[in-house]
Amino acid sequence: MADVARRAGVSVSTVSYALNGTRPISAETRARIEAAMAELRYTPNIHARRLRGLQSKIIALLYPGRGRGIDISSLGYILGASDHAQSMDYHLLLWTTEAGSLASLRTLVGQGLLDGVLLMEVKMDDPRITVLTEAGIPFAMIGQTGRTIDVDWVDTDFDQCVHVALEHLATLGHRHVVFVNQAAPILETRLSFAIRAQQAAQTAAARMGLDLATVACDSTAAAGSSLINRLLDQDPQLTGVLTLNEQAAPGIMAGALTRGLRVPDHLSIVAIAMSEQAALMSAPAMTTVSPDEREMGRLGIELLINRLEGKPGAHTQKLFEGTLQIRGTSGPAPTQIS
Amino acid sequence: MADVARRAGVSVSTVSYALNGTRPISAETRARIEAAMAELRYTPNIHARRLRGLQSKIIALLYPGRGRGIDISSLGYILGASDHAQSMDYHLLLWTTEAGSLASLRTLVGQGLLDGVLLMEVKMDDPRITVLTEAGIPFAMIGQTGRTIDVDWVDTDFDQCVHVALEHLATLGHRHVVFVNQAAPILETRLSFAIRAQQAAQTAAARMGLDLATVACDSTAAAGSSLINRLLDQDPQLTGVLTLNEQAAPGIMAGALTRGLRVPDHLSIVAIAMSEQAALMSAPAMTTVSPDEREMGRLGIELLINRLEGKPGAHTQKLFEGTLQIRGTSGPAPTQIS
DNA sequence: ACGATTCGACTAGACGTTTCGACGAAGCTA
DNA sequence: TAGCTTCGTCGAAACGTCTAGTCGAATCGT
Repeated sequence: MADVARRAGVSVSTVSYALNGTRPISAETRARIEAAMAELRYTPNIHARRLRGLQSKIIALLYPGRGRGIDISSLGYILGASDHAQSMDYHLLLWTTEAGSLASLRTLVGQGLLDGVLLMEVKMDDPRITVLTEAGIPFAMIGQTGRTIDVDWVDTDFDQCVHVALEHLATLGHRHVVFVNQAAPILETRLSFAIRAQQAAQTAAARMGLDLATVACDSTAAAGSSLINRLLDQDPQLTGVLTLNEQAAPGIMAGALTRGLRVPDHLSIVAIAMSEQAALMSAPAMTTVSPDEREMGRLGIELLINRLEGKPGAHTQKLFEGTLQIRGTSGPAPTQIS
Repeated sequence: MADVARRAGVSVSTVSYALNGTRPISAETRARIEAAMAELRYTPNIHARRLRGLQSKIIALLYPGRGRGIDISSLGYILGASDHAQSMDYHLLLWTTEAGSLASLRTLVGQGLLDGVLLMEVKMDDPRITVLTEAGIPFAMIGQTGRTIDVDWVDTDFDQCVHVALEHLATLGHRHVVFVNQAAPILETRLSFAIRAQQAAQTAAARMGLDLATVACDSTAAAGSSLINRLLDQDPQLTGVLTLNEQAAPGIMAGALTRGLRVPDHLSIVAIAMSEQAALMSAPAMTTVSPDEREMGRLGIELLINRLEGKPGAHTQKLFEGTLQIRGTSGPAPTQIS
């Protein structure tokens, strides 16, 4: 910056004012400064900026979801968030450390590196929130906690998604349906979306008079396959599956197949919150009820940035409805059990 | 830091020395300082550190591969890189801006924010390398350029992968095989791995005396489906598919199915560099020849960090071999065309 | 017992920005 | 023309850390 100032024949402070428009600068001086900046390929140093108390333009995305393997739908959030952050001139730090290590989170925010934080994989009672609040760092969430707190968040409308999915199955004549959730250890951590979806499923099923069992399942195709075999042994009348488990879903289909059951002739499968890309990887393609993950990630960043830039107003909370995509895994319930 | 010093009854410099071990500190003083740091929950400020000329411990991961949609195998690199960076106490910045915008890359590295850069989606002649070299910032690559340059990189051994895959098909009796590559616009950008794999396929096929056509395909299931129909119209003797296109692969399978062809009875499909997770999403699961993406990402970061921390020695280059996973999409070539 | 050595701690810049206070030169009012 | 703004610019302090240069006190050899 000193070089630029020298070259333009002004002081460093003038360059700074020209850069930020903090004080008026004559057009002629400004032109000289800009020319000098271009010639020297000058870029302001972020560290010095932030050291002086300004924004670092760095946001951390907390994505601890490694226990579950990789969800393609999570990737949708990540890329949506990343794209929007970039277009708003923010940097996105991808932080994949496990949610449990609060000490390292405290270190991260204590470093003063970040302007704000976007949380993913929110738990019903998420201790990270305490850490962030104590540190006084702004944050927003993709997902919500159990108690409604005054924070910006976006979340999938599980009540609506589950309702639409079950209604689709009910309309097709299915009466015995199972809800295949995430793995048991995951549920024990009270991962918000899994708990929420399960509650929604039970409520909706009761209202519709469906016979709905709920069951946990590891996030692998193998687990899905053995699970569906066990379930069909238990309840031969089972004709419908509702699942929140992106990775077990193909296994469920494969498991039915090995039993001689065809999808969707004998067994219908509907996935909620499964990304389109994952849905199209199976044959037949999966019927889903899913929100737009990219858009959710985008809005999460937008809400956070609004907060960072001091836009006034109350905290924003938005539920995203899912749209029913009828693909190849759902069909009329068989009239006779084969 | 001043607070810590005051509380421990020493000067700030002494705290700094204790923190970095730059100069000897008496055990007793050190204990007092550490106690004070713990009580005050002190974390050093990264910006001030870097401003003084030290490392910021921030690495950018350049992942511009958005044109192709999302590859699950790319996600493997990203998570492998992220995990290792975190375990080495580095921050990972996810940079998804398109590869073409060199100006914004120049700005990124000019900000002085980064210690180093890890490149993904390397092109045969990648202009980003010039930018990074000019900026004098250390970098490593996942993938290699056309000309061998003196840089740290990790890459898939496409010669080996393609060889193993084609040999598998040849052993099963397939003679007419098609290589389904990435989309044409992608090939035009001379994306390194696509070019490299195609060359490898042609060489290996010639050596084995296989009839191998090569064809580009958009990264969607629909494109894969219509493509395989067209190909089978053209060459009814076609019985084997080798593909580098993770997203088109399920479409190829579905397309064959709609023609009344069963996989693998009538048509065999082998995917290279497809992630295990993607392979398990289709039914039957996909036969693949793939390297360990997580490990590649991990090593990419390791090489970069070695460079950053001034470990001497020549640049390291490592090719990762793929292992053949025979799953459900490859089988003996039909003796009679049905 | 005295000078040399070592050990432990301190003082004072420096890194690259932003911003407060000041100041000269105009332009205005009366 | 004297006094007031307004405009454009400058000098200097501050942000939090690291480190070169010092310096007193303790230890050691002779």
